[in-house]
Amino acid sequence: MSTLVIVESPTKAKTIRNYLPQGYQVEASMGHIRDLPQSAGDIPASVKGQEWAKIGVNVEADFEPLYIIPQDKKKVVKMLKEALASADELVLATDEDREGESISWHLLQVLKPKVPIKRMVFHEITEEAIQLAIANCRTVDEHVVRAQETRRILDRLVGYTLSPLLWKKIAWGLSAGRVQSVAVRLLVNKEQQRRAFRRGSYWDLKASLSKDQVPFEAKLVSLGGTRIANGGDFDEATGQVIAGREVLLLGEQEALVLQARLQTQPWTVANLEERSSTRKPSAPFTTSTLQQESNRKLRLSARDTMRTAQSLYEQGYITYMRTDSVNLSQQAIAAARECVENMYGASYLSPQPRQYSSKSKGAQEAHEAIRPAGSTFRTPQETGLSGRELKLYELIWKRTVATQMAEARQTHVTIQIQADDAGFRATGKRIDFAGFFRAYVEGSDDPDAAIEDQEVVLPTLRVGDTPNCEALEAIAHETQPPARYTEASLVKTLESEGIGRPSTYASIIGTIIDRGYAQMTNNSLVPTFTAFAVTALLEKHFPELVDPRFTARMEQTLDEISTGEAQWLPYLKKFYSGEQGLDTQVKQQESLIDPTEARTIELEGLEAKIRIGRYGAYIEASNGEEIVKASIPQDLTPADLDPAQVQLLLRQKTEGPDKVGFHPETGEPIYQMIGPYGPYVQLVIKLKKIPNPKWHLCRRE
DNA sequence: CAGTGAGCGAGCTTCCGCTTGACTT
Repeated sequence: MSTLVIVESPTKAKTIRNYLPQGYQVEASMGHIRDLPQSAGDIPASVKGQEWAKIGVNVEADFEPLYIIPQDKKKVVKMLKEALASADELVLATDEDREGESISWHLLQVLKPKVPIKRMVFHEITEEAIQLAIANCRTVDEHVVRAQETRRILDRLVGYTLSPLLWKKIAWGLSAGRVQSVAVRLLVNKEQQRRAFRRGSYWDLKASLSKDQVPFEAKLVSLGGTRIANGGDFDEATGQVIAGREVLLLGEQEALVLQARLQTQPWTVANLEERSSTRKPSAPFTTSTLQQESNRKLRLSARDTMRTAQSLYEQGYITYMRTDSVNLSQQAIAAARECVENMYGASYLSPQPRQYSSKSKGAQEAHEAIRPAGSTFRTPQETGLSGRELKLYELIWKRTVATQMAEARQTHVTIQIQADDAGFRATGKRIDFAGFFRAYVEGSDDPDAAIEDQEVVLPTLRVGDTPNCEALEAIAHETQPPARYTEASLVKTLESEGIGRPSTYASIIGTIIDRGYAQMTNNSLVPTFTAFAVTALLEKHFPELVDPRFTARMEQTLDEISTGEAQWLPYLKKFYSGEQGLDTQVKQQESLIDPTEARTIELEGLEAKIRIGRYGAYIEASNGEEIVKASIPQDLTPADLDPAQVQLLLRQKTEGPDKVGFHPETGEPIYQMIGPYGPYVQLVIKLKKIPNPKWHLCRRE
């Protein structure tokens, strides 16, 4: 009697093998074993000529999908067939989520087993959980399989009808999709906000005070009872104070006059306020939060984070790294609590074991949260790891241990200080009990917010006290445009909208960079001219598809299909073939969209037109009577293109190069040029005995 | 590499989500 058990991951297979009796053979499918054909080369000759074959879904025959076994999966399928040949029973133990259910179904379709079949599910890899799961098998859930198939087909329909439209209207090789196009749109919209942003400036005063030799700082907040304007009072679109705000805007002059006047005044404590609060530790890591923290704290990209986590997983240091669940097993909670007690003492334990519940949209929770593996956690020092692996393990270990630690208790102190008619405020923070702060403080994209976690000590003060003023400075401030997305903040936004899955967050960023939709500059994602053109087309002609809520609505229908409340075929028919369906839309828009217009980008604050050409973006401007075209260097993005930059590029095109200096020895002029690959310097050397001067090129970084 | 941006038309590009190695740089 022998049983073949199929799981998705080989590492999982190795572990489970130890928990099953003799006669059980455990093998891995390595994810999906069948898929729609990806490119023309994958389409079988039998259907190659058909119109629908290009998208791999027969849209005229009830959306019948054309499944093939990809080249890199043929070995796996062969191995599984051989293993099945000598088995008397097949157990499908793929993950318990939509994709996992589908993998089981595809395995049945491909392997065509003649032996009894069982579907086994588990969420923890412990001997107990595995034994329990094998004793409580079910069958493959066809409804869930249909939900996955619907998702797969819908994504194919969107991607493989919109992308060709972009090739025709904008540029070769572009792509659109339910997930990537929303991500690109987020980047573009943020950049548009930044372009439309108008800086506001204001001044205030900072007092350096002291009491009993303890220094502290206070900021001017009011004058004669009127609040002083700060950054939040400005309208981002105008750079002016929002109309109707009863605030006093200080300019440089007013600030300096006030500074001089207050310098000689006595300073008196007018009011004291204390407010205490508690903070709970963050939930244990999911893929998304791990990528965010690793990007913020370790400066690792999503891809590097996943590569490192995969290695830790394969070596048995952590649990599975692609998960949307914040659930910790009983075993994990016990291990974390033991760590807390050993390292920080019992007073740092949370009174009750703390369990988190998922709040992200569409979480499928087939796995545990990401945590140190095993029933006792190895401390980072005990692992013998080094480099990135050590740092990432340490991050995971600390975050997990912190979940079972006591809340932190802190007191915020606010002190009002009066100097003549000017009101100042000093704020302090006292940590009364560090609790989980001892192990872990969550990082932030905003450096100011990170500072907020520090303790700020104020001297002991009472109302009526008169601290000394050591210095009084007038300080200029400027409002800041909204920050660009980083990998961390993009992943966070996508996850909160339910867009993308743990296995895809890292590759979404890879895709939009590969397609030339964004560049990574100083850890920020900066959208390109192409991204602007593509987003403008999609927003104008396919607004529902680039609505961030599209995925959430789709997910709701998929959930209904999973439970049998909704039918998959009518949903797809309405989406694709209906009167307002995608197919009709694309065909209609195709005749309406003018390619030249689609390749032209409107940028806030720019008169010149930007066009996407075959070799990159270029400026097209009318200079009197003739039309001037000037290439935009590849590393320049819409973010860099202000009117001055446009003028520079156009002038260099029409008037020739700028002279930047002379060669120190020969005295020859050196020119600053801007080519499609960026700025470079050109030096003219006239050689004797050669009638025509030669152009010598030198590259400069 | 230091220019280009039209139009002709062959065949091609492309999606999202599940999982590792086998490749090259």
